[in-house]
Amino acid sequence: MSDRRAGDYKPQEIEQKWQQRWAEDRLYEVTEDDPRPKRYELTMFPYTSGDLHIGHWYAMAPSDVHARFMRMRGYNVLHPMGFDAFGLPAENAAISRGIHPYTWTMDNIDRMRRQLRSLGAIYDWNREVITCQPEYYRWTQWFFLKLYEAGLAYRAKAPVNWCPNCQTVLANEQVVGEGFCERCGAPVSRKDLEQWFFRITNYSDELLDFSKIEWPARIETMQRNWVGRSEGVEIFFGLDGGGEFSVFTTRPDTIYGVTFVVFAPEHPLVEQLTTAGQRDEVTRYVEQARRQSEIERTSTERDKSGVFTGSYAVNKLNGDKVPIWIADYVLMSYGTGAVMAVPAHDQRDFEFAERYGIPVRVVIAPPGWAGEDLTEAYVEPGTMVNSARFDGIGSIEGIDAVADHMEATACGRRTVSYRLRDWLISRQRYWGAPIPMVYCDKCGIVPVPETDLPVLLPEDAEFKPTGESPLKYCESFVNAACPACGGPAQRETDTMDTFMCSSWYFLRYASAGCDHAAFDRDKLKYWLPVDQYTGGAEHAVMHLLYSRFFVKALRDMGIVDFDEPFIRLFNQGIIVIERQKMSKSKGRVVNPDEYVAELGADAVRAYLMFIGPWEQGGEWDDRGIKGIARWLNRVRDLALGDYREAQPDPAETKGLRRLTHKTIKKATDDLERFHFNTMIAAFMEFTNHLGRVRDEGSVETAAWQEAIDVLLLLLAPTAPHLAEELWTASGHAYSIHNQPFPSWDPQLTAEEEFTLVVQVNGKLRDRVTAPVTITEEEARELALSRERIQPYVNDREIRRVIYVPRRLVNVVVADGS
RNA sequence: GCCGAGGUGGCGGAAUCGGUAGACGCGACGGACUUAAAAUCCGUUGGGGAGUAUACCCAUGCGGGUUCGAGUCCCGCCCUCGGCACCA
Repeated sequence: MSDRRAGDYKPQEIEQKWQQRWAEDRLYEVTEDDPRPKRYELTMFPYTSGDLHIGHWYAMAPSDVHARFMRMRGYNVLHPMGFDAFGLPAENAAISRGIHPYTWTMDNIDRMRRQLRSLGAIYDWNREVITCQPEYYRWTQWFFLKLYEAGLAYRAKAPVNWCPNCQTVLANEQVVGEGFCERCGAPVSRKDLEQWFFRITNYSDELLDFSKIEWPARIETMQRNWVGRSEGVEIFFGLDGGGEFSVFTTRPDTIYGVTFVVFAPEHPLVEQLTTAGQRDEVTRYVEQARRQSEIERTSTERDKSGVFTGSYAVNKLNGDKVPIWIADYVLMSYGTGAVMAVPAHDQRDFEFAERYGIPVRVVIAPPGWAGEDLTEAYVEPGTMVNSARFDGIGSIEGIDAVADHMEATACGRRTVSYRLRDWLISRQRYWGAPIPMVYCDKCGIVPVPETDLPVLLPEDAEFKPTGESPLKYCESFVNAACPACGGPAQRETDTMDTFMCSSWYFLRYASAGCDHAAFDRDKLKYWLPVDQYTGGAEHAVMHLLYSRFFVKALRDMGIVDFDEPFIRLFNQGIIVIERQKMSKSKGRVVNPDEYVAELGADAVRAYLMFIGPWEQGGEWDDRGIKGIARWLNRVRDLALGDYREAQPDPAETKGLRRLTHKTIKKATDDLERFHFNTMIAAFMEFTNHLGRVRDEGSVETAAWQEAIDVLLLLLAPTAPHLAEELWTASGHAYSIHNQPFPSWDPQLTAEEEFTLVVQVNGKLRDRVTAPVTITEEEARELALSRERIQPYVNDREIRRVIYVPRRLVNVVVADGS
């Protein structure tokens, strides 16, 4: 034993040594003139919120393992890293601690970069990108100009959270409880501001097309629901006092059941529709509605509320005059901001009508309906009744029949509505890329010429909580010459949403540092699109949808020539402590550094992969990592210790070779599917077997040597330092990371025997070893001849015998009674 | 509330296509080594009942269903987590 354990495994020494060597040899730097096929493996870049915690490692380590696996499989792998560096937390830190956001952010980056280096990943640091640096945000601004030129950027009024006490715009995160300011506790209101939008809705239909990408079904479903396409009819209603408005509905077949109409409280017509007698009540209601969040407003759980405006709408199909109400469950941002209410066939409308005593008129008869009152809305298909000329038609056909009639009589038109809204990118903040626009009294809105980019953030801005971008009070920034006429003008003082920065960072990695353009076109053509993207599922809709939009818009401008940014996607779960997400503010963070110092990065990497399915995340429990450290020590003992062949047994030798090749296959399959936890378990079974074999000396030396070499090669992506150390220490040439990933021999993995399960009525009653060549006939006979099943079969009638090849025989007998 | 995912031993989890439930690891217990401890190694470890056996019964959030057979499929419920457009 002692010769095998020459000393303790000291990860601190070997990890530093190899990291240094790899860096000196530029082992992981990649170029575009490489003969191997390219492979772009991207991990979502971290936000620069402070030190890396174990959750970051959970995102980075397994994706590095996958990238290393692809590298060993012969690809020229780009696996870059960078930092998402603009955003609210830096500004908050600046206000609370008096540190400039740039300083705070760059200090964080320095620490995070050092931590990331200790991970031992194959990042090519020459390609690092940092979104808050002028060399980067210059191009973020350039993309804004391109979108503006393409007609995809426009200005419109939109509400922001507003604290009247602090005179400040609040992020949703800063609104606590049921609408109170995080700082002062005052009730938060909404305030309309002129802001910039991108027309992502121009791409609604294309964003629903996933045919060019291989994404998890659930992410596609979430995006599909987020875009929320529905086909329906825009119906025109008359106003009693003259005029017209429209509603959107997917159920034109229920038009004769309309007994009221509901407007969103912020609908522009509300002001003019409100009669003098209703004004106070309406005003009060509008104010309270503006304090509610959309989640509260659209909750189907709470009681519906609303107020009558005093005005009436005219249903053009039957001339009915119906009251116009306002209610907060109707949102201005969906459809036309007004709905026709059909209480008999919509549950929200039903509850509303019940509460306010509005009539319920059944127009779709449920099967067997005899005219009785409904106790809830009937939303299923039925037969049209009380619907004039449409009576008797099935409601499904009725949808088209009514729509046709409306189009023929100009009462409505077929249309498609989307839940997706245009992307609001204006932020009334300092720490973001300035929007490169100038407002001139003479020339109006004028884009900053490309040659004048970047519009630099002034370093001396003050962070007064004024409610507006601190840039507004920075005269040297605001005052500018109009690019068109040269006269006095003011700069736009809002900055861009940080999702803008992260919508194109993956393009920048292809030629980071390129100073004449956002990217080098040839290099982009070589690397893009991303072959494999990994990151948290929390980005399922926003970031991933924005990036898709961005690429499609750039494609239409001829800037890129592909349709989708990320061909394959994998979302890992989150790592939790005591079932809760890691949170810096709540002091619930695990810092990987101490574990790296004590047990090594390899142990942390392997443990994170072993905790559970990567897709689902898991609980960090530092007792578990000891098991991994013990296992890595055993691997070391196996690789460095002597093997003494005692009495080689051909069956044992064959068995070891079979396990060796089965483990290669298992590792390959699992790596392809990101099933890291079962891969590590298979490695452990392999090493457990090797330990037994070593103690017995029961296999031929060549088989032993093959097994050890395979073990190290399979381990190289997971534990890159230890694998390199053991590879070179056992006499192989540096570097293991330039070796091909092993392949398995299907003949060697083939089993000769299997366990045939014998069931009676589906219950396990016996097991018997059988050759894999057994025929169905033989298997049935073997099963029926087993003594152990006799008491269950007895003299009962055998009704069926089910045979599942290489698994089981199930004898189905009649009931005992 | 809406959209999406999940619920299996004391714990993390395995079971890839409807076919042996609990792989692998942690923890716990027992043993070896040691003056002792740590480390390491060996063994046991879902529950019941039973008493030494390849036996039996129960068991994958709860209640139903489909099937020769359900952790896996269907229906209804409960609970937990992610997102909900200004955290990123």
